[in-house]
Amino acid sequence: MPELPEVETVLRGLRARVLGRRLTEVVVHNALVIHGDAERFAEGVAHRRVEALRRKGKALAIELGAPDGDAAAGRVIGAGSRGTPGACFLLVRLGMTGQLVVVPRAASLEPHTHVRIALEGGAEELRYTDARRFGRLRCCSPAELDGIFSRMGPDAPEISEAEFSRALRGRRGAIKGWLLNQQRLSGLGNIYADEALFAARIHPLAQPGRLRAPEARRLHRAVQKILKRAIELQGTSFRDYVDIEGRPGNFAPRLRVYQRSGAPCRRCGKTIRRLIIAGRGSHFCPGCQPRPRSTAQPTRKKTPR
DNA sequence: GCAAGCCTGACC
DNA sequence: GGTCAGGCTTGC
Repeated sequence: MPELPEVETVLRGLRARVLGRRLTEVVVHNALVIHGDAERFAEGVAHRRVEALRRKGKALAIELGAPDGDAAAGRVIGAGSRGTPGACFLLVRLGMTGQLVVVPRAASLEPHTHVRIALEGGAEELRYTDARRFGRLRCCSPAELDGIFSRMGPDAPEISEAEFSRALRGRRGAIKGWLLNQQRLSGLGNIYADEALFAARIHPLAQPGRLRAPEARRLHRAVQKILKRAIELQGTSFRDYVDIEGRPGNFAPRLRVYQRSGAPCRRCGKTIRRLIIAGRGSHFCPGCQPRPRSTAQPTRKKTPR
């Protein structure tokens, strides 16, 4: 599952392989993975050079320069309501099973290949594949990108301890849900949320607003440490994730609780348990992460109408 | 049946 | 406004 470390790994791969190159032909095989109109997307992205790469949380933005003169003239840019041909961004959200890979254009098409973008030089292309099609590609203006990024919470590796503690204040519900909420903190998904809570020895049902200062500090440190280590190891490949060269990540052997329910805790030997919190399987060690006196309220039952 | 990111909408 | 369930989706 691509979370922040996996997206950062993809970004670094793109920086090495795609930065500075022009995108030429764009082919959308499945419009479902395109946010908005697929034709506009293809026209908007084609014939532009990759100028920079940015990331916030799990969102990856490929900055594209103004389109080439010839191509722009041929495509009636600026006609009608179309925006002026300035810089734009190719925004990528990988969802659960989205992958960006750079391969020779002649390489056989893997199943679920939804978008192909040829790279200048003719020999290679960037491909977007996504079995579950939860991911989305989008062409957006700088203003739109600013809007999208500003609605997301601070990037998890960047947030200071003070800011982190302040953000927890007054929050109800379960800390697990809080960690997964991208409007509060961006970058954590189910894997690293569970791992960070284990490392900080905090029960996933603990209430954010009731964490004591040392607990908040431990959690902040755990989040930073785990993300940093996972980036160094190029992410976790639980099932699908690969980087742009098709290589899996190396963090999986370091997982302490995620998908280990029923197995003994590597720290204390107690059996790892699993609960559903915020709709997600949540793995924790009852020995290392004792249930606090006051936890989040159990989910209220929906009353039938 | 379960996995999970993200969006929408319901509920308080 | 905050919080959370539901739905999307395919492979194991």
